[in-house]
Amino acid sequence: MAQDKIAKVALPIALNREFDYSFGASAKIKPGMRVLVDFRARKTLAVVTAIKKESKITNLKSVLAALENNSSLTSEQIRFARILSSFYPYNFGEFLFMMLPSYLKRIRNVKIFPVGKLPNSEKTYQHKFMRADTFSQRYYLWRSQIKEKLETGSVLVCFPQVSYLNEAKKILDADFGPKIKVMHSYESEKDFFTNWQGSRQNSLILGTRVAIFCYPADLKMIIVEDENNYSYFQEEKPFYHLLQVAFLLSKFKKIDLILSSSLPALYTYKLIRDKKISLQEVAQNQRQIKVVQTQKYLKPAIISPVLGEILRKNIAENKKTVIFLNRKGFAPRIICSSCGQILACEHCTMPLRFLSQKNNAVCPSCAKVYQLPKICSHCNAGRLRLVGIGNERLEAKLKEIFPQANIAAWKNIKEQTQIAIATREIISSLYNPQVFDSGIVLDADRQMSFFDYEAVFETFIYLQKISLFCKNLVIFTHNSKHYLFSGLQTDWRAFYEAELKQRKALSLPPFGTLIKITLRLKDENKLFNKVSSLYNKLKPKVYEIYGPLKEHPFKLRGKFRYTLIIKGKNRRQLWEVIKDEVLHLRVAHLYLAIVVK
DNA sequence: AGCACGCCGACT
DNA sequence: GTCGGCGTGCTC
Repeated sequence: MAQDKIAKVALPIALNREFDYSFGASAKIKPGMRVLVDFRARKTLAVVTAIKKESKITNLKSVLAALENNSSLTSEQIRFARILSSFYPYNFGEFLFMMLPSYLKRIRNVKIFPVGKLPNSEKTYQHKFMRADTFSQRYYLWRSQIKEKLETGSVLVCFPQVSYLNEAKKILDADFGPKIKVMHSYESEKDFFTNWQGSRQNSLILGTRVAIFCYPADLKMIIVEDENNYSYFQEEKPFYHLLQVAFLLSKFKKIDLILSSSLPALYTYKLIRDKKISLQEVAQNQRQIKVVQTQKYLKPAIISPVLGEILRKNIAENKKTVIFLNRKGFAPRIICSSCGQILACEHCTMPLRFLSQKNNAVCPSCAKVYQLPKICSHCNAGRLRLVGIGNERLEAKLKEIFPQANIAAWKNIKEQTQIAIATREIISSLYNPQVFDSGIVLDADRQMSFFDYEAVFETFIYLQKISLFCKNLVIFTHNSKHYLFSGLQTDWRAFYEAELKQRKALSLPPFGTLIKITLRLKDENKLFNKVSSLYNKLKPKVYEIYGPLKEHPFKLRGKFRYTLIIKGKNRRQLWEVIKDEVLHLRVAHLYLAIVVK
């Protein structure tokens, strides 16, 4: 008589435990398989993580059904999910279910194609950084390696954004057309699933950051294109950074990892400097960057005489100009001229932004749209004043001053456009180098003075990237002596060294670990009490802790937010110390966000 | 995570 | 009295 066997399963809930279910020995249930189980009197989707003969639990319920003929996850992926959950403060089950295409996260029967024989794993693997100004140049650096790896397995190329991926695909199609599979979250569930099935063996996968969790068993190499791009950080649970996951996966599978960009992320640079990864480089294109000292701090968008003169000259010589001002809409603030009230969002502590094209106001945080009253609804007397300069107002002002010129916002740009107005969004698109004769940056100061230790570095990357669009770049700043600007004039390494020196002095990443814990709750006082008590509990356990700090915006979508920042040397050790206090913090309607850098 | 259970203050 | 908010424990 056949004995029953036990399946250990993980469930798609934020619970750091697995559960045992029995099944008849004749049932074809294997690790990595999706099954249906009865959990708390509900039919629930579960993934089998192991098969065993015995369980400590008596009165086991039995597996209701297998939902597929072959396992959709490999045993290796199950092990990788465990590694991820030891590295990040999130549960094994959550990472495991991230590895499933959304189509498979529902209770449905599916046919899964079996995976054939896998290639032997390599004995050695390497991490490389490849630097060149443009995507085409970088592609030529790693193209032959894709070709080589595709002979025995699959290759994953990650892109920061779907638009970038689609542009790049046009170039890669010529070389690898039939082997290419695209995977990103903008696709329908069904399409993503179909592509995922097709990509499980011997494919060139082009994907956004989600694709790394759905990697095929025969993956031979990961390439991260534009590796310094900020979109690689996921700002939602589980707050991972694609580069970290790519490093973990490369070490786990012993496969090559190529990081590719116009300039390395700071963490990558430290690895290059410490000789942990190799550098291959194409010399930088010639470019001219000029820094202009301005008089009035934080008023960079006013068309100064210098700026007016540059534009007049460019128009006269029929040269193309792009102006960068990272502020959408017409005006960032709406103020009552009588009582001084600043119009703010109902759900966020955020001033409303006025949009002239739509003739309404919008909250920059939660995107709620408001129709504006004729007079101030606070004092019922004053008229509303539009304060500050956004892209729409800049465009209107320029059209006023240069009525003969062809001026357009970036999204309406045409062949004959002489002056384009752009935000930083364009740096995540694939571009043709030096399409503009002249580039002008109006709000470098605002970007580099954000309350964030990464602000200066991010601004440097931003300025370097936009300088690739233009034959020459002019930056207006109140702070022209800052090391950021001297760094733009010399070899890029000089700036990286200066930045590392600063980080080291303050033991900030990449020289230490930083854990940011954010608590969100509707009730402000209660939240403050909770965050304070957490602070007091953590304080004696750690060396450095700061807070509670108000997040910006303090109130977002109806919830107040406080943050604690904890600094330490060793990531895993620091997390072990604070883990219990943080994860056992269970308060009704309280939301936790934990970011580890 | 969700859901039940049980403790305690508020109120027709 | 009993309604309901919220901390606690449990799920194979």
